[in-house]
Amino acid sequence: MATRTDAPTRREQILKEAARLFAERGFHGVGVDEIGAAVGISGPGLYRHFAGKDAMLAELLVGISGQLLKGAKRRLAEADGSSGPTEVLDSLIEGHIDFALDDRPLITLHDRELDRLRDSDRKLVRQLQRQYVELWVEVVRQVYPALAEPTARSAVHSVFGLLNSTPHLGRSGSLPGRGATAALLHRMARGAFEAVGA
Amino acid sequence: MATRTDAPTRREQILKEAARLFAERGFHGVGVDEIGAAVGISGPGLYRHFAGKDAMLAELLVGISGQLLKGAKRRLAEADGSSGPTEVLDSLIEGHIDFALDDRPLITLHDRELDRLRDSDRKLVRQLQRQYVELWVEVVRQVYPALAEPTARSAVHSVFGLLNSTPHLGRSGSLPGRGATAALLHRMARGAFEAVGA
DNA sequence: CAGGGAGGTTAGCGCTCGTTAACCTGTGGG
DNA sequence: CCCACAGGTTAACGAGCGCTAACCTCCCTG
Repeated sequence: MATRTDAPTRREQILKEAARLFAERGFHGVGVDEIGAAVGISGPGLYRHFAGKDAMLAELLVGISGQLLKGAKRRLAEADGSSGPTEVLDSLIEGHIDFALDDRPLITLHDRELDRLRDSDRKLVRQLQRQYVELWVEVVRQVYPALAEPTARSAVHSVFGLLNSTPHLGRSGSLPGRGATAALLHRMARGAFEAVGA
Repeated sequence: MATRTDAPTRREQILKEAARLFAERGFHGVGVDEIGAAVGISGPGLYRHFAGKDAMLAELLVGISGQLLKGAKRRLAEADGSSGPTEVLDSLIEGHIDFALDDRPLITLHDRELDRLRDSDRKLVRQLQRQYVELWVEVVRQVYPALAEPTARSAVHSVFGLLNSTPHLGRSGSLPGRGATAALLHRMARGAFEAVGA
């Protein structure tokens, strides 16, 4: 697994807190002083680690998109040959759910603050997102060959909406436990695809 | 139907444009001068119609929540007795889809800028939202009696995520037409519920 | 032991933005 | 005819915020 046990670097602390604050109150609703305070330093000290507030957002969004895509590609490669498209789709769903449950702030940012990026960064993020979507679309059409491509794409976007609803599912208190929530989302996603593909 | 054929009042113009701009660039990302320009007047002229920028957002969010709840109650009352719970659920889904397709900017605002409201307004909106959710939960549990209440509530929130994904479905260009999109969303929503309720 | 860079600090500049003040203009009723 | 008011205008103020400047202090290395 190569999980990292190192202490998180200052940069990572900052990114994590910035993600949380941006998700809670929006990019423009958070000041640099607040981000600094969240990691124990104050205001302009952040500029030793980032070129500016925009750079933090950019790194967050590019990171999310890249991580999602990378994970999906890995799952696709792992399952290649050894299992059918249905298992691959299940694996994609599982990966997306893990992400939605573990990194709720990032999921929130993902489709909320994209317009605040510089043109080049926004294009990069959009490209990564599109690749991710197209990868899903291919797998979905293997499982449900009757689906036309535009329909499959719309269905994929809608299922993302479903899976990304985790920030609205109670403030992580009233949930029936992480495993149960993951299973619920998984069944609903499969059911949604099934309803349009069969 | 009592559809209104009057010309929209200035207040309504402002609210509509403000909703669009807030949805596009966020509450803090839009200046009052921009909102004014969008309706042909400039900057501070808005203060003849609203107490402030916050008041516009408040009126928008309270309006959305109230309208959604009102529509749902009406549909519930109309179908009472004359049809089974399945038809009521279909009617609720249909109403929510109409709203998501016709007022995309408002749907976007609905779960994005709630924290910017004054405490009293935010509590009001939250209360309206909760009533709306509980109304759905009751109907869902009538259709699928096997569902425990917390599970049903999570499922409802997730379906809202699915239905509210319309802003991500192409910029209203590549869709296969409004009717087809509505039908797609409807089938997926029903499939998602079916997958956890049966 | 010198010194230099990494990583902080506080002070403050400059710009943006919400809001207010003061003023103007058409229009409809007494 | 007048005048009050609805609905605009521009000027300007004040607060907040991103960012820079200038400085300080460890710690690590030659």
